[in-house]
Amino acid sequence: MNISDAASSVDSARTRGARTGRPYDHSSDEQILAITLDLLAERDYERVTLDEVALRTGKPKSTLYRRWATKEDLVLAAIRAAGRPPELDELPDHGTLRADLLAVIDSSWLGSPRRRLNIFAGLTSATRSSPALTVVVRSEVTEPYVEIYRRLLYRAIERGEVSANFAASIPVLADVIPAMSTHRLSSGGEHVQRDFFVAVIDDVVLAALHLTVE
Amino acid sequence: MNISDAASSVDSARTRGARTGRPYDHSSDEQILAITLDLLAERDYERVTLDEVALRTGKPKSTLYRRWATKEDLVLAAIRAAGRPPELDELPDHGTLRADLLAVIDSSWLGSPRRRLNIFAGLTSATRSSPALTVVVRSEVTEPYVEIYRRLLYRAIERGEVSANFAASIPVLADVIPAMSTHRLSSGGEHVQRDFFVAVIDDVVLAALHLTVE
DNA sequence: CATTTACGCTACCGAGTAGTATCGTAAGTC
DNA sequence: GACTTACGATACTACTCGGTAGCGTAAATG
Repeated sequence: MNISDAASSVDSARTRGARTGRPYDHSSDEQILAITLDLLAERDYERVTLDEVALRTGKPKSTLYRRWATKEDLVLAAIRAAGRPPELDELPDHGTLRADLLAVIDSSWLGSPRRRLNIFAGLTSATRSSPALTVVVRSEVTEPYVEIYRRLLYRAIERGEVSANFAASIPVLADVIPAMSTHRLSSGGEHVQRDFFVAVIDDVVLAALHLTVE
Repeated sequence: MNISDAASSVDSARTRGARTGRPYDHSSDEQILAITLDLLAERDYERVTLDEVALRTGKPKSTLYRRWATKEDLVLAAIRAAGRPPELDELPDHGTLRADLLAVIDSSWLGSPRRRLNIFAGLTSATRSSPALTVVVRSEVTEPYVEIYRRLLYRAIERGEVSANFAASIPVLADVIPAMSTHRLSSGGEHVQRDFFVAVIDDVVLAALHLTVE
């Protein structure tokens, strides 16, 4: 199986266009994928077991394997079902970079800031296990998310809030918030609170752009 | 076994003060610990197997278990044997914060910058596996390392290079370099080169302190 | 009601890996 | 040389976990 269809379901009569027989139960798919994502928010990819998914969903493993060929497929599907991060178009211009950044942090993509962070942590651990997953996570989760920050930073330059002299630093600065928060989570174990994000924004990102918060 | 003696060797006649019999072969200890650390630089804690350590050292597993009661103990001992990060006293004052920071990055603690980074990555993954390891890694590896950055930053304020207005940001800024580099490594997969560290220092840390590199 | 397809259940397989047991042997001490 | 202790080699146990097999049943169609 190649990467492009890695999240597709197992071949079955349903995908072959049959019309009779017991119908495929799509509603339980959502539940399974949601619980898979829950688990991924709790632990590493490697510690997410199908036995546990089966237990929590109340579905037997055989049902899971009828829909997704491998654990990798299931997790991939769960990620995709969670939706992509918001696009720039959907991000209102709050007038200040600080407000823009906070809006991204406070967004409910992947549930909540904390859940999002936990999922990120669970996924980055998969980097060393599954090459296919690594690629997909990068292209569909990490990269689009960092892209938001990058574009918000450029937008701040465009509207004259930030000096264009800093344009070259933006690719690095766009990584600061994700890097600092995952690092805090994984090396600290402490809960990452909102004031931590605020400190990173004010004392690192905005300070590096020579913006001072009043 | 509690945490404080978690890295001690297995109880044996040697530790009971016996005087006869074949002597304990300390020299092979070093080799085993070094190879364990090598493995930890290559993969997660969980993927470091004692079978692999046995294979690479040429020692049977039984020998390993005669010296360290568990895998956790072995890894702990390997970390401790690697030595602690340099103390501030040992860090010469290069006159500029930039030079000081680069000196830390270029230091050979844990072998080389790249190896150090890989070991960090291998260890942080253990955070979710072993609570005891988490505590030790934090207190003996992560925290002393970040402490270096913290003190270099304060030193820059003391000698007047950096405005004292930034004192409050230093705890956050001290995390920037470790956070950015481990994030780069784990989420990217690309090799982290020296110019990346330079970019982080110049465009993030020094910029946030309103220092510009000539 | 016959047919078709998916589901629920349970038992199982196979690989990987932490940790154990045993037994003969090497390297010391008295 | 007797005794003591560690080492080398190998086999084994116990457990986890991804994935499979088989069988009876539920839910749809015609």
